[in-house]
Amino acid sequence: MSKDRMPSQGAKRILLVDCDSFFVQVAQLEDPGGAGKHPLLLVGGRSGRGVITSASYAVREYGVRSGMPTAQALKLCPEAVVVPVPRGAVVERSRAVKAVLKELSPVVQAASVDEFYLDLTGTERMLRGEDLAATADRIRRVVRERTEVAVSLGGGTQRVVAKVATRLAKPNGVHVVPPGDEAAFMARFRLEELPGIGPAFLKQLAGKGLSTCADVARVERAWLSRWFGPARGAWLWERVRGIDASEVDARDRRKSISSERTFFADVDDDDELERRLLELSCRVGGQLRAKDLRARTVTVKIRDHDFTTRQAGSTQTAGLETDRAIFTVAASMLHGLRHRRKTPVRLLGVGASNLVRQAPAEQLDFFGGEAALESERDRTIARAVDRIHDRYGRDALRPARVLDSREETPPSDRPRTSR
DNA sequence: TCTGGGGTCCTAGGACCC
DNA sequence: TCTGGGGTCCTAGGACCC
Repeated sequence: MSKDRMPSQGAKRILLVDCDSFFVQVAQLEDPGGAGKHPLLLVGGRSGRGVITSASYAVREYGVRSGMPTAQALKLCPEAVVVPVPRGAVVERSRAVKAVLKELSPVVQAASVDEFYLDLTGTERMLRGEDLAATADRIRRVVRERTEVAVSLGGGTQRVVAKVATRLAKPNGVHVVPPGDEAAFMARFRLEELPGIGPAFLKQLAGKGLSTCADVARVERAWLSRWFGPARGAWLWERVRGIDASEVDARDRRKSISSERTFFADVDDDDELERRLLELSCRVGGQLRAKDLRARTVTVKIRDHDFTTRQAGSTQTAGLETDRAIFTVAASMLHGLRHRRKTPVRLLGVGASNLVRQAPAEQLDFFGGEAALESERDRTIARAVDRIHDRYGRDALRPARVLDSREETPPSDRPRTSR
């Protein structure tokens, strides 16, 4: 018996719902008289250093891709119009799409703001034998009617198959791979079309003379393991055959929250960096509190002017949620990074991970460990400030701490936290 | 034409504990 | 005094995705 064929008996029924050029669509839906009138539309690319977040299908004809610097995109398609990312509207529309999908499928997992996996396994009887392609097309129509958002659906017995099938469905269409056809279906794709294969792995594969899924399918598993390592080799062997054991998991568990900014011009001044760090810490803290989470680990990311990216993090015994505590840890990380290399900074970021729901280990403070970075009083104040921001806007109350301390202490006298 | 911002997952070395 | 192996956590970096 061959492992290449999956038994169709009891096979899963998975769909991937993918919103067509989502940011472009939302921009056009939100501004029908403006962005909506431009078929050659680009979204993103604020400031002189931006990249394209999303390009309309018409602009893609010119070779424009998302992630491309805006300047390059405009060179390829000078008539294109660039509009900013409609952040809030994107989140709203995404929620609306998800809400509709939840009515149509027992299991819905948001893979990103514009991608949702559905697991319809076990719905055959309820849907009276409607085949998966028909279900997919019905979902496409209902989502369009209820949210105005055009989506494409790929389907199959495995997540990776549904994902790759979506390519053939776009735009505004459906492509479902029948059970048993997975390996044959995958064989027609180039390796760069497989999710999980990026530029680095692609180069390695090319080094072995492999450029398509069919190429890889002809190589024995043992050789793939030898060339690319046991984990990567096994992964590749399975994927080119359309085998993917990962489940569609509806539980939404956020693992990290972060905020980063690329400066309009590089920043080399430590006080300026610290001020920007405080702003970022506040954004992260606000999101943590809004979700009732605390972060045990705070990370600072720096991208130097030459694009060297460095990171430093620190883990506490207790989770943090106040801007002040997050900033305190972040500032110490920033000083360490700047101490190691002091050169103009292009990007600064603050990350929170190791997220916990409730406060554990508060009592550890009694054992004479380090002084607590945040007290219950700090948290109460932070939440009160959040309420003021909610009611009167962000500008009603802003931190003055960095400016104050800068006036008190000249930069050269400032104590440095070393590593 | 220089390269956004939000994430996830993997690897590898070292510390520490049993 | 020297010698194990396994498990877990932390840290830094990198690949990748939308």
